[in-house]
Amino acid sequence: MPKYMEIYQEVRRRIVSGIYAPDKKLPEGSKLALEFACSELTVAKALDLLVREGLVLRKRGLGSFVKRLASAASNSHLLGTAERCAWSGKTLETRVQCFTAVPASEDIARKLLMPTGELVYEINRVRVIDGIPSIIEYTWMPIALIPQLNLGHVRQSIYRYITGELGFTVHSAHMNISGVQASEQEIEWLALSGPTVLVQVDQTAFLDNGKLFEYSCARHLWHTFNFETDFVRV
Amino acid sequence: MPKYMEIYQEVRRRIVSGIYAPDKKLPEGSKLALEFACSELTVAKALDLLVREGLVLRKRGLGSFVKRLASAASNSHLLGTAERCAWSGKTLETRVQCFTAVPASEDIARKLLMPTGELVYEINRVRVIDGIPSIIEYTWMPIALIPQLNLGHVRQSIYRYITGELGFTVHSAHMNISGVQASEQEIEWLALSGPTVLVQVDQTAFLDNGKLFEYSCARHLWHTFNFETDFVRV
DNA sequence: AAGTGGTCTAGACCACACT
DNA sequence: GTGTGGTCTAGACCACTTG
Repeated sequence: MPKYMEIYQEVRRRIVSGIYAPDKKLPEGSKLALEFACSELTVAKALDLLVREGLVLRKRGLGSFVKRLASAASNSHLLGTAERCAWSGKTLETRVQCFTAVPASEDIARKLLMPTGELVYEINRVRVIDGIPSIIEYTWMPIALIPQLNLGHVRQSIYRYITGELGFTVHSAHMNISGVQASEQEIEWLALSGPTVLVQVDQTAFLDNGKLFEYSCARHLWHTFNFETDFVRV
Repeated sequence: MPKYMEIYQEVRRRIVSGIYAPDKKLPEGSKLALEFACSELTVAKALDLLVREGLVLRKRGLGSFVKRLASAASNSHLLGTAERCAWSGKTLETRVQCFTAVPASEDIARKLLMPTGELVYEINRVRVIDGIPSIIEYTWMPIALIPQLNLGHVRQSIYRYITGELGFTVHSAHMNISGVQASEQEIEWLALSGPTVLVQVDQTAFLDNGKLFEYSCARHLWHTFNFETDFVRV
């Protein structure tokens, strides 16, 4: 692990544990460089991570300050539903409605930046969180990129298979949040009493090898949906 | 403007203009350093911005590659509604329903990290976009931080007043997206035909001096709401 | 004037992917 | 082995804030 990452984690630990309190000044770059036996630039690189996370503010001529205590798990948006549930202590049950391999339609091929007609997994799942059917996930992934996916993985966590057994890392995701009217099928799957609106999270995701490996469309119950994030000017 | 920012903008321009095409390799760090007459570290800093924006992928041992052409305006989430409309060529009309100064309630004070009872602006506005009442915005800001705000500013753009006339910069924002049921009042203001769900964007925003200057709650029509963003592992 | 962060350099060494 | 990006250093200079 790079040194700047260790410094980042240690300073972050001190912030969340209250050693560095909100609105208080952090030690100067030179002090931290001395403590961690590194150059000031390495310290700056570590603190920049905290700035981007929304925890720290650096003011030229003044010093570095703790902005606030809590922070959204800043990379939680690159996790799958199963990991997010585990992380927040929620129970998850998955109902697989569809798990097949089909030639990519023109629409799906365009989303996945791949040739039309190549095989993709088509997966539809209902996610039951804390006993409530909360999310319907439609997922498409090129078979060529994710070999040997089976029903067991789909029932549990596809992300866990990809990051664990295949050894990949999810590098990035592009997402789009909007509102949609629930279809008849979705009303049934979510056991809704009638027509309603769902919150749709449309997403394409990339592996660290640069391949676009997933297009997914997740439709959430509006009253359990929550999406938290930070934006920091760079 | 720092050199790495110029390099960032120039390389970005070349990507969006197609000079560097998707999936193609960018010139190596050493080549770019030579072209821009700077050190490789400065080039790396520039390319890191593009990586974080989701436009570029750097692979150790291989090179840097263009990931995709288009990108969400990556900092558009730090703009106000008026700027976003202007940027995307939409017309905006604003109906100010409330513009007063009141002592901060316990709830608002907690959101704004300020003492209860200090004066805050309380502003309710309906935003009519392309002729459709689309957003209801409830905004609270400490008077002490944003002096001399008047009805003209509120009718146009508060952000424009803050960044233009006051000379501040919006440094960061923390936001939370969820679904809510529209109130009677909101049904009337948005001219809805009946009860429906709205998409709520809850936000606290910071100035570059580190002050929390705004808590706002924007409720959007679900069928016009759209929120686009990228997440990149750091 | 003194202290702080921001930028930049030149060079070193390492990790990784290809040949 | 060669070439690529990733990390790190020591030091320089600048911009900004406060005294």
